[in-house]
Amino acid sequence: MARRPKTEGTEDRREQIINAALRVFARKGFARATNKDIAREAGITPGLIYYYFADKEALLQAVIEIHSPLHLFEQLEPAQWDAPPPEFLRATLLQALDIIESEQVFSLIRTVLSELLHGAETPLLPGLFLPRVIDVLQRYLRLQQTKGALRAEISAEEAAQVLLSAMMGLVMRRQLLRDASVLRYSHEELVSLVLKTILPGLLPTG
Amino acid sequence: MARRPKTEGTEDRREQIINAALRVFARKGFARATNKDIAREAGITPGLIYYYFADKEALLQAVIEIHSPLHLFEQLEPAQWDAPPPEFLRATLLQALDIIESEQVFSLIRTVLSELLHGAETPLLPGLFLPRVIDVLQRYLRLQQTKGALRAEISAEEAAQVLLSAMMGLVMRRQLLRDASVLRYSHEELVSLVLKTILPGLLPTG
DNA sequence: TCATATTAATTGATCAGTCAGTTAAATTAT
DNA sequence: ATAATTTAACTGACTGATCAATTAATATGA
Repeated sequence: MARRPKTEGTEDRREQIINAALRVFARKGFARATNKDIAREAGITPGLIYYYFADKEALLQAVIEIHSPLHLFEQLEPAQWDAPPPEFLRATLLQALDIIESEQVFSLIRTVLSELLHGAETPLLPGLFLPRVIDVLQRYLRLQQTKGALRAEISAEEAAQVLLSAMMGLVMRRQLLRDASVLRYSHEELVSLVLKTILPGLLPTG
Repeated sequence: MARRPKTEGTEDRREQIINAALRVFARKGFARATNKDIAREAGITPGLIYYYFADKEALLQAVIEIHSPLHLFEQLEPAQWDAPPPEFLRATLLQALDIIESEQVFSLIRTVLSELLHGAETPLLPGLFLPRVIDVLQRYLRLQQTKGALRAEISAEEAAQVLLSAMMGLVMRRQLLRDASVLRYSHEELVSLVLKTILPGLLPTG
């Protein structure tokens, strides 16, 4: 086989390799994924990888770049800033949860996480979008405090930190530990769980 | 050099290798840690590892077995079951946090986590002690509900899940993502943060 | 002396990365 | 149109490095 036709609609080789690499990386981790694995998954031969990428590291960078979920979090800016806390928080947390636990995003997290664990100074992918979510939550909480819809005594920053950490803890227990006691919930139920426990402390007493 | 004297107080070779392996595994991950690394760290030659362990996998198992923090969590059974919620929860969560973030325990978690991420069916180490903590929290919450010290409407199980998930999320953000906005807190402050946000929702309205 | 502990040298497997050579598509010349 | 030429895409065998694991030789303490 040689040069393939420039058929439209077909993904190009580069993308094809990147997508195959994403799957293999997610399955076996970057260190354990061999070029042979990736080539087999992509339906090509190992040598071709080096036609499109300088080395394995560059392939990883390309995978991260292409599949970065950052743009997904750009959409997080919620429409209803003036919705009451229960509605707003339910919608926002659910949206964030759907994004993070999507196949696309979590495959990537799996890959980066092993690197992250051991001294790699890969741009801390999750470190990029967590602040984004924190920021949205925090701004909303502050806004609602001025409106009197949330208790003034609590710190908006701290409440946002705890809300997000709780969600993140749940995701980790599901995706990393496969904790059955948490896997049994749907996304909606998870958000309810968190809000049922945390919201009452945030709302004005009444 | 050959056989070393049986001096008391000195750790024996087996332990010495296990401890060196723990450090190297934590630093580089199991897959990337070479026997040469481990041997250098232990001050021996690579071949000797195979005098004490069948293979690298067996060494990992030994590391896990020896450094398993399970016994630490056995001590978690708290003394003051009748302490009021703020005190009890503060003390218990702080204790759990101290254990998990100890050098010894988290090195091990780092090591197992990379394996866990990619299809290894290593006995899910963290899956062993999380239920333990959940259980303690849940039993306490229920007890205090019967005493009227906690709201009856909330679910003890769900509250325990959220409390633990919040703590776990914070630990992950600190240890995996090195999130500065969370690293700046001391253990005491982290527990305060969580309780300040979550407790008010659990206590009877007053 | 003799079982035990340790080393140094070695083996075979595997892997990332290279490269000379092949093929089909694209381009140009006729 | 179509043959000739060029070029981009691709292959697969190879290389050197590295690694886990083995083993023969050897040193040491009992």
